[in-house]
Amino acid sequence: MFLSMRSDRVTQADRRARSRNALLESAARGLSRYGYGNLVLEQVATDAGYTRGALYHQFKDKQDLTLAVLEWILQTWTEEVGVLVEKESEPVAALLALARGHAVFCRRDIARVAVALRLEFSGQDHVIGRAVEDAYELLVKRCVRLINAGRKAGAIPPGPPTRSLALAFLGAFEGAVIALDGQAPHDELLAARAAAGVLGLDPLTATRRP
Amino acid sequence: MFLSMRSDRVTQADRRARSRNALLESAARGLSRYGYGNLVLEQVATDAGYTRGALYHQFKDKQDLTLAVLEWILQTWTEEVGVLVEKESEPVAALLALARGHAVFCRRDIARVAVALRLEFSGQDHVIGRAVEDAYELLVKRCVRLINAGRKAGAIPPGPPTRSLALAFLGAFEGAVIALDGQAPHDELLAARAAAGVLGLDPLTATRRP
DNA sequence: GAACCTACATACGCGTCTGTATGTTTCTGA
DNA sequence: TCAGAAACATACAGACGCGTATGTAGGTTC
Repeated sequence: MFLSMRSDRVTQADRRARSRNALLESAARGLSRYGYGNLVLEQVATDAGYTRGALYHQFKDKQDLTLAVLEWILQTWTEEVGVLVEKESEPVAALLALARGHAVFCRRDIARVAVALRLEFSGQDHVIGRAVEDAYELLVKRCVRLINAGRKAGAIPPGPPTRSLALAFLGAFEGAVIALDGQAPHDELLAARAAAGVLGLDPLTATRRP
Repeated sequence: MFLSMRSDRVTQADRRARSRNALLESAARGLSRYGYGNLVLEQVATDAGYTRGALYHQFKDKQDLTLAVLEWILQTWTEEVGVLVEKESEPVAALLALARGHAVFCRRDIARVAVALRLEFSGQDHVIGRAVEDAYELLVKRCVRLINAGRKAGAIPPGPPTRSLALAFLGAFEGAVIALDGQAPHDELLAARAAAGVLGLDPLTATRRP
């Protein structure tokens, strides 16, 4: 019993979780850089310090691995960015917090996974494409609600349909963040400015921190 | 002589040009939808009404075809969007014309070729990646000059480094345009708003047409 | 410590896609 | 009108990457 607790002897569950995490992280990097089609599982495994055997022991196939990466990323996004949005009571403040938080979140090298997958599978009837679209749709709906609330409160001027506005809102700051590629600290400010601009708000006053 | 001019008998040069165009267009659609890695030449040829034999007769290989598509798109972009920018004398007006023009340009299904290739090859030492980056760099430089001019004239407020601003500027309206996916007429307005926001201009006054 | 289970490695079959080599049709020019 | 060239189709070879089958080392349970 004591022997089995020695630090160099790890439990099976720990061992499994450790390699799973390493594989997920490696796969996320790979997906972010090369996309799904160009992702080579041999490379993913090697980068994580394993072989393809370990990968296929933990994941059913390439698709299963990708879905796991997606789920993993969405969860961390919710934990890190979602909570920032929740904290804000004003709709406009929440939307700008979303843009800022996303910029900070994307400073890691896994930033482009969602965008890459969405571009690669958009308009196709594919499991992965649907998974990304579904997650994205939730985000769009959330923005639609916030924008509607902001308009009702008079904080956001009338204009294009709410859904179009939400799509452009997300696309704009996402595009800015990817283009800046983690250039702190400007990424945060410029993402917020892009977001404010789409919403029809004066970017300089909207992004002035209290 | 007369017989050779009959409408159902086309000259070899015409024939060549016609099939080349068909192949280029088909390849552009494919690249836009699936990216380089997932592009299947058999599909490209079939969509254009040919076989891979015709394709390999006109283009050296997949890479050559892709570079030709890129060149073709850049040229039409210059003809359709570039001229709009040239016409404006004020830097800010030129930048907003760029955003608007790009939105209109991207209503076609070849919109995402450049973005897809840039995402797929960014950070890699690949001929295609360099070609896209080089073209993009020219555009960035152009924006840098316009932004500098705008700042000198007092039309654009000071802030982040010009290059960062230019990158975010391009990324923001490009992202918005892709997200809207050709939803006329909102794409044009919202692209301009995103662009104005990044530059620090009030989007409502900046996008008010004269 | 013996039997069992789990984590991981190695080896191979198979399909897919690219590029080339060779055959067939269509046009051109003397 | 016919020989040659260009456009295009078909057939084949090689590479690559996925998934699976099988072997081995390390951990767990009794």
